[in-house]
Amino acid sequence: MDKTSQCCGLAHMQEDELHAINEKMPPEEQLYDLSDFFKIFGDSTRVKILFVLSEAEVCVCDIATILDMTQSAISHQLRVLKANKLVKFRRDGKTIFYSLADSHIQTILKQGLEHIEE
Amino acid sequence: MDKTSQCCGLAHMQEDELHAINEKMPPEEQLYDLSDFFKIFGDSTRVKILFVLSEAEVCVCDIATILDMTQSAISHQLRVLKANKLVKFRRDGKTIFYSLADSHIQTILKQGLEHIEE
DNA sequence: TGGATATATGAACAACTATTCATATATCGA
DNA sequence: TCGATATATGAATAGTTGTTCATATATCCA
Repeated sequence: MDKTSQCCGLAHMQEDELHAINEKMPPEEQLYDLSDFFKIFGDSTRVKILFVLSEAEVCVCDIATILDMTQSAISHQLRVLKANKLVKFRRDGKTIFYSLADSHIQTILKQGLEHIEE
Repeated sequence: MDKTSQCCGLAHMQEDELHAINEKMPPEEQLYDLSDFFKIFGDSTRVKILFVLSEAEVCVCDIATILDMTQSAISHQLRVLKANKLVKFRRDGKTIFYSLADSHIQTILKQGLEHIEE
């Protein structure tokens, strides 16, 4: 005991302390899931889409119009949002309407906005 | 008036409705800041570092030891976290101790964890 | 002052990702 | 069924980013 970490000779932290921190960390897989989750919000196009959908249920082409982007670009990003269950959709004839999967999404966005406004 | 959006011939949404959504959207710059903010949490190494620092004030080499990564890789990521004011640091001799900038960070992480645990 | 150590950083590279372009699929109306 | 339209998708490309390697900077101690 009283073994220090290997990196620095100084006893900043004992080995059992380092171990204790490791114990308290969420499991590896959860950490990956978490960063993957935040990654989705890490693209401005997707964030814009989410804000549009927080206002109304909107079809793909209307999103493209509002954001002044191509239908293809929007569709690709909607696929990401869909795959990660952030949005849901409903078909009405040729049109597909998208909306937020749940209110949780808005909470996350709001929380983020609050942070950057400091 | 009664003009429909240009994309689809159907009147899914009138032009003034599209305009109204645009009005309610946060300003362009804020949307970029927001996605940039989430982007920081979108890397597992950075998320891991933040979790380590949520447990204790730790020096660079101890973080590297805990996460089993090179000192350089950790240092590069700490630079990102530092530049974005997510962590603060204090020098003690040769050693530099890092800690979370504020408790807000833990809230964000916790919120994210809660979401993916559903 | 010189050697050892903790951290930082620049360049290079590999991996990833967002958009574009072309095209496919699905639905509607005639 | 055929043409028109809304959406989806595959391939290609350009831009971004995380890690590594080599090295620089800063501090301590002898």
